[in-house]
Amino acid sequence: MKQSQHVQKGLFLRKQELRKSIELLFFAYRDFTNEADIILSEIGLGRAHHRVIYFVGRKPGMTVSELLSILKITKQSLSRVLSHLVEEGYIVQNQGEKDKRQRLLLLTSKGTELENRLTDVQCKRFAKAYSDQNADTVKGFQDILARLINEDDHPFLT
Amino acid sequence: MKQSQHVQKGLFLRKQELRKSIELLFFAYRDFTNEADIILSEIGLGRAHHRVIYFVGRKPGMTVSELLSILKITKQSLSRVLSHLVEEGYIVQNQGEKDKRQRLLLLTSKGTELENRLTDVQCKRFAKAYSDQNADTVKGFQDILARLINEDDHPFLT
DNA sequence: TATTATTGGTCAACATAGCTGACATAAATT
DNA sequence: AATTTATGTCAGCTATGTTGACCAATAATA
Repeated sequence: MKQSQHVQKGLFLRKQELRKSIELLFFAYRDFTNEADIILSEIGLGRAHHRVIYFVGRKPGMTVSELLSILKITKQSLSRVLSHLVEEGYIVQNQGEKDKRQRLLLLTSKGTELENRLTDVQCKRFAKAYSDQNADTVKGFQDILARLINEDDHPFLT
Repeated sequence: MKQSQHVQKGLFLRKQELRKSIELLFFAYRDFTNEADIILSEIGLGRAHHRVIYFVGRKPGMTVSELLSILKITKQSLSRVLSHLVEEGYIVQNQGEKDKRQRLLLLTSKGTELENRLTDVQCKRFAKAYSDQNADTVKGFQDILARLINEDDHPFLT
């Protein structure tokens, strides 16, 4: 076997490995989100509502523009979802004290309850995937995920 | 500090860790898919078209029902996307030899070219995320992703 | 052979969740 | 006083998922 063929084979194997990663991420994300999607659909909500509830739950009192820059969607898209969540009593909007233009977003008890329920099923899936893995492996997993993310998005992760 | 508070704190930290994982996966998936989405939008295609092209490229000659069971969408949804790809010359459908009902799916050279381009950018992102990580860490990463996936979907991963 | 099941497709209608563009209001900043 | 910022709204478009009904060709089976 010629040297060039060795190299070729090496590249092929690597490519196979990388394609496998693409597929794993596709299936993992789909199945990961599916459980929550089912719960949401039962109460007439979708994944877009989930994202809002999740991030507001993570940082109560966050502003609309903050949420927009995390979700990276247009305000028109967010508006539809957010209005619905307010109408249905999952979220309240309080006027900002320092800057009265701001509408600070907060979960109601109904919103918190839903957020807990959804976060729980997703946490459980991760807990199951992490079980029997040592701390370094989990750390390595999170590192690699973090390195798949654009630099610009890292601020939201702390 | 009471014993119950120790436990409480332990659970809290664990929950924080799991929430971080949820967020990492959300951002990683979004940024990972975004690059390909941009290329696709320039030629009037979407993520749904990408999935079809990717999986047909992975297994040339696959049947429609096989693709349906991988993508887990309805045949009506697939039909729209697939018809478009055939019309635009990315994919051809050959009648099965053994079972003449089957339409075996194949990429044309135009389809292969696009598939390569899209897979390349995604492979590069993984290659970058994997760089400076040892083989065990990468293996651990893939293991955990695999464990996030439903058992039923594992057959497609081999 | 006659019946049933499978593979694949089509038409129609609908929902969700993204998008653009234009415009409005209140509050903060210069 | 003029401008910028934070937020919201109306209208319409697009992509991609859904359901339900129905059809044709072919394969498998009673």
